[in-house]
Amino acid sequence: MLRDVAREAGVSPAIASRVLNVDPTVRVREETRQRVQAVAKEMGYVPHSVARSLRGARTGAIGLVMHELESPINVDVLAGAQSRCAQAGYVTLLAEAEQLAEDHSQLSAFLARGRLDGVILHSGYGHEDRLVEAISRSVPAVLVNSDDGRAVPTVRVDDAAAAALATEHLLELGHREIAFLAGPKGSQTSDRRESGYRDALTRHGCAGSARVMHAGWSADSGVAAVQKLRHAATLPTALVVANAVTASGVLSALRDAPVAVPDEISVVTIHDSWFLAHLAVALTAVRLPLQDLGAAAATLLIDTIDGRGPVQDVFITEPAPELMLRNSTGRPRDRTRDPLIDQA
Amino acid sequence: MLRDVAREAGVSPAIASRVLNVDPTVRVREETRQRVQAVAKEMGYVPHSVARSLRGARTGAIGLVMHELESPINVDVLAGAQSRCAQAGYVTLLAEAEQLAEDHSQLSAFLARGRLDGVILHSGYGHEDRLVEAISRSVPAVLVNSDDGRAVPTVRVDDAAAAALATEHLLELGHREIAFLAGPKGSQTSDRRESGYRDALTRHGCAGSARVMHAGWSADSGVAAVQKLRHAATLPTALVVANAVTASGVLSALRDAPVAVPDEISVVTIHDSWFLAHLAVALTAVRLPLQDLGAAAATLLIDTIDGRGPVQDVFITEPAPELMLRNSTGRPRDRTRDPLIDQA
DNA sequence: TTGGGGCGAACTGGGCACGCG
DNA sequence: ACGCGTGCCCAGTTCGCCCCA
Repeated sequence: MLRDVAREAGVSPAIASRVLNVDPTVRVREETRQRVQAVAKEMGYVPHSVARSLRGARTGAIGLVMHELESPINVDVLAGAQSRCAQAGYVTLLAEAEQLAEDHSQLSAFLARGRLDGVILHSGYGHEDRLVEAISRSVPAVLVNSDDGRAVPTVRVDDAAAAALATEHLLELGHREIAFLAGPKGSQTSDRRESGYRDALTRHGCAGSARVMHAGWSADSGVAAVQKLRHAATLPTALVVANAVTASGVLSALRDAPVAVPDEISVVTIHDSWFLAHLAVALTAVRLPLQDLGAAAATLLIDTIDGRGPVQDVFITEPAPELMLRNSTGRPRDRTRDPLIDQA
Repeated sequence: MLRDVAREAGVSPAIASRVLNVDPTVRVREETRQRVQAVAKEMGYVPHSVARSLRGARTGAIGLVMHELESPINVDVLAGAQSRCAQAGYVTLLAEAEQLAEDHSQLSAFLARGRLDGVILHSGYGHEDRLVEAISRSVPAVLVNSDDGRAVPTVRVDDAAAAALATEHLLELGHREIAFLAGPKGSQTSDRRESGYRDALTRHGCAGSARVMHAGWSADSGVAAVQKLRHAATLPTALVVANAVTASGVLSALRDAPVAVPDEISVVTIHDSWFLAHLAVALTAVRLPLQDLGAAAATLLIDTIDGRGPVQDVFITEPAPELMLRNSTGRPRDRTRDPLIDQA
């Protein structure tokens, strides 16, 4: 402990503290400074984080509240946030949104006074109002990819642009019957992607052909969506799937149907990840900077904690959504009214 | 704070503290107890975790050091550990093994005195000797899936049995030329699986046909392994892949070759996850209880911290490895010397 | 008088061993 | 003996003060 270092170096704890923390206002002889530092090093002095944060207001810890870690998409956000926090000298506490919302004792352990300097909350649904409120009431918070309309700042990627890019890719290939497989109702992320899809259709004069179905975020719900789709009168020639995990299920359901991809139907999704290249058909996707999203949330939160910078929403447009072309999209087949086909 | 509650309730902080902590040795009038609790509730009193852990020795926090979170396999372990810790009333700090090993300031922030009651270290490689040492020197630790030969207790699943089960599945289908695609050299997990594979071959009198190749844990390294394999003189009729992510790459490389799965070559892997059903070919795998692994590590650590239970290695055999049959394995084709084929 | 160099003590929020009426 | 309060401790941080050249 500090006392030992101070005694060993022949100074008071006060001086030892200020020397070791490189307090610029302290004035000590160079010799004394050296001695204190040498002794501390020699004794392997490690400051006691708890004692330190009891006195000061800072704990050096940031809470990461995540949901659905099974999805590699969410893990990317987590990794980005974790890594940025660590680089900034903060440790990160991990919690699971559903558990926190259900189990009040977990929530209060997590939000116990003095535990955290701030919280990053990543939620795909819009259902965590109470959680957001409980958190933001006790500590500075930043929301990732969902805006609760309150005073909590939010960080987002350009979901609409990503969905528009995906849709335009299909339009350019000649598709005119493009359906959108959305996420669960109430998901703002999904809603934003849906409006990007609709906007792209509108810009190309196809607003009338918009067709939206809802699924969950899971692969199984993608399978189920395909079953439903096949019972419908006509299959669209292309599908924009709001989520890469859902799209995995879509692809294997189409394979099992069987419906040829991309010959009979093209599929494109939002978010890129390592597994897309290895699915039933290598899946074309729009890449969004998810690690950057997590990192930006961390940066915003840390700036807020340190009182730097204005606390306002961040909208990540750089790098822009990028189309990762693989094998799941192609020209529509036997729609002879499509001029692009005639040219081919 | 406690003082305010005490004042408001007309008692001393000591009494307030002991009432709120349900100290069984304290003697208070029922009326007083009620009053204190009512006031605390009304004032929304939340104990200050930092002050509390400064006095006591406990912090209520457990560190989770993970590596390669991109792999859903590792995320399963994380989820199991996180969830168990949370249920036991501990919060969890997340850190990344590589970063901790490289960046000394991150390590000391993480291991700062008073921050953690213990650490769960999950590492697939055997290269973190220094990390293990630094951690275990400053706080109780538990290793997941790797034994460093030191005094640090370890929790493992039955990798050998899983690999043996996978190999036997292939042997029973009639395969005699079964290769093993191992993980990186130095990985104890991979080594244990390799010996399970060899044991199974030996039991069936095929020890001579053992053939082992090394890859990384990534999907790309699975792709690369297939390239190498195809340049070899003869392709085996079946492949046991030590890791499901690697196997993803193997399957898509085989598709692109093309080499028909399972007609020309059967593939089976260790570890089950949601994406296996959606790969180039739905992948047969051996399921190991990974969430249980994480949870068991947490339980062992918490027992250690609380001074309960003997601190010794845990070997998880329940539930036993289970074969998840999908479409990537079948009988070997044109090996006419195999009697099973003749019967077919 | 001034200022370089350093020290003492209060304070952070609670826990707990005593002790008092 | 019941019911409860006083005061020190945890390990640092920091403000104000002091001493001496």
